[in-house]
Amino acid sequence: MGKRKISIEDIARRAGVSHSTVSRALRDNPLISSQVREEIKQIAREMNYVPNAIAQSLQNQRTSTIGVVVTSIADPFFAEVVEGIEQIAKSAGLNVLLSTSHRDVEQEIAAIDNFHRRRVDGILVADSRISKQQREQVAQIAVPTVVINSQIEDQPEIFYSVAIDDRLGAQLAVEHLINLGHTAIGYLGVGDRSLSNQQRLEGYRMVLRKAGIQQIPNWVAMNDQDNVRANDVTTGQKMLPQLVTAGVTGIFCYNDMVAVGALLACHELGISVPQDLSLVGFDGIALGCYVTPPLTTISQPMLELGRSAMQILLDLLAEKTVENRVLSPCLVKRGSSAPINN
Amino acid sequence: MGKRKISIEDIARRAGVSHSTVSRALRDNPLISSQVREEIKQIAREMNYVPNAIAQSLQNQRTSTIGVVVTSIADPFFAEVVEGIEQIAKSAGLNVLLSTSHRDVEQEIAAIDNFHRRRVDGILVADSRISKQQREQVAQIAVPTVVINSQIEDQPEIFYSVAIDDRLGAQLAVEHLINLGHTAIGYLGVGDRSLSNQQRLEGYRMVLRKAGIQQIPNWVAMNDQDNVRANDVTTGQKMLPQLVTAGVTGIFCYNDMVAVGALLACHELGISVPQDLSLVGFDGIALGCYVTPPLTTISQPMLELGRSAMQILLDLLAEKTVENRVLSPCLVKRGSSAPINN
DNA sequence: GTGAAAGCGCTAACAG
DNA sequence: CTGTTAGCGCTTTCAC
Repeated sequence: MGKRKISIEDIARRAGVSHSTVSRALRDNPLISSQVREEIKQIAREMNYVPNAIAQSLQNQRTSTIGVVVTSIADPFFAEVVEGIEQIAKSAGLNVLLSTSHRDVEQEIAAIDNFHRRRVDGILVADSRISKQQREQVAQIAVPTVVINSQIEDQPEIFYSVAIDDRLGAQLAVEHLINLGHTAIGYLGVGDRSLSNQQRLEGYRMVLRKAGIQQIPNWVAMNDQDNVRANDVTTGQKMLPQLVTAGVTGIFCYNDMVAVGALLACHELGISVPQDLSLVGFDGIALGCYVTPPLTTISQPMLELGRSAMQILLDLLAEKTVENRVLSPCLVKRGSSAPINN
Repeated sequence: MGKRKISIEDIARRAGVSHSTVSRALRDNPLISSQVREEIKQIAREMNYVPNAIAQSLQNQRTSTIGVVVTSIADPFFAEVVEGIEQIAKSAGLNVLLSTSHRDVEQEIAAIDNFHRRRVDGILVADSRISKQQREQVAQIAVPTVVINSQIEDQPEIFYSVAIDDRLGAQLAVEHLINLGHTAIGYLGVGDRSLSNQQRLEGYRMVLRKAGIQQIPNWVAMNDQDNVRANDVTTGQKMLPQLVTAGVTGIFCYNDMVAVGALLACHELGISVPQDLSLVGFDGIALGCYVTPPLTTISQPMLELGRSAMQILLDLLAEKTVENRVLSPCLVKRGSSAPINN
């Protein structure tokens, strides 16, 4: 059980050839006679040779590794996105280096810088919060980078991107509630200044305006003390009462976790969903099917989001021209929304 | 935006020193006068130098990377474990390379072999299914490896490990049901031959035996057609009816997802939980708090499982002596279990 | 077909 | 204190 692994030189010595011949043989270079090629491969096997990918990377200037930054792995949404990324990466022979940002730009930048030092072939970042100026802080001549659901306005100008259409999602949600006869419709958002939150709110406002429904400030609740984002379930739970007090009969929630929190609050307050109140979530995480009643939601193709981003990255690595993608969410009707109860 | 990144040689040329001086300066080697050290660092900054970790790794024989294999990232249990791993790894300056095995030994071995080629400093594998013989297939002189919740009997002999005490968990669950007055207690398991499933079943049997409760074969349901493991929620949903038919008043479920499936089936069949039937899960995933009624469960310290494993790996890397760990689960009483209804 | 030699970018032993 | 010289393990011209 010696410490140092064996190298092609060790094999070369044993086979009585030069190390370059071994290198060629192992990589099926046609210049080598099949005779010696097989012989060398056999010896390599006997010696339990394990090629050193680090040395290969240094020489080839490719690591066959991509870096992925997400806010948290434990978040079911990102877990699903990463699953999609990994599927495509694996089938392309690429490995995934994973980092978390916890919604903090500094940590996000640190992760990316680290990936640069490690010479990853490409980078994927979800929920990126890097602004134009910060873009320069980040090492120039960056490797191909694709952002997923960018959280900064002008980011598509500086990075390739794939994103969900938040306004469309909001529109589907609110129109669904309107179709059910609701007119007192609230928005239950989160406390950070993320783009998703803003755009879902805008979508909500736009639909109400178009439908000629009056907008009441109290119908929008956003736990924005400290401008920091707490646990989403807790947010939903805490903010629900004020919306109920304000008299809404339907609520569009920022995401499924917030909706679940709202649902829990309803259970505690004895509010029946959907009889007394209709709830619509966003994301389409599995969890939504398991609560009572199951959650009507705007479903994002999470796996597809990861897959698409990874595919764009692959195209970029193959030097193809690529286009940013905007994926459409869709309404999934379940038990938490129903016609208004007159 | 040239292609090749700048190296210490470029800096050396510009600073009029040798590349080794640059190397030393950048790494705060005390031999270098603080005068030139600052000067070199300044130049490096101006030139946007990004050290090449690949070259460093080749030289240092350390990659500062660990490989992690899980069955699936989208599984909330492993997502949490990986979160724990990443926390400790990050604070120790290590990066995480992530792979999935999908509960398949071949894929697990492939992932580990790949990690060996990439010369990771250590490996963590969750739910490992590698047997003693296969251990030899895997490249010898392996890097330090720690398994989390091993799924093969004699694995602790070949790998370091941290695991949950499945028998104890089962014991807590079944004793809880007995304390509530239940005597017709079922076990709802999964269809693969994993150790966890077997040990939870054994724990269940042991407690019943000790309590002098008669054991009815029909009280144990395990979706083992094809010996393959389907979606856990579906398993719970499908298998519940037979246990109910068999007359149980309490069920210990393999894990929370199975329990959630059982709960959904109860909703459909009009069985009230916990009035008609008590349900106990296993794992303690967040989801358990959100269903109606919230799930009584045997909670595993998932984050801690990841953290511990990573800590053991760090100790191994520091050449300390380490000991395998067995963590204890604990009972979390919630709404899905109640005294038997006479 | 195969070998010799250079070099990927860095660290470290050895001289001065 | 700093420069010279070897490698780390591999791929890849360029000769033969």
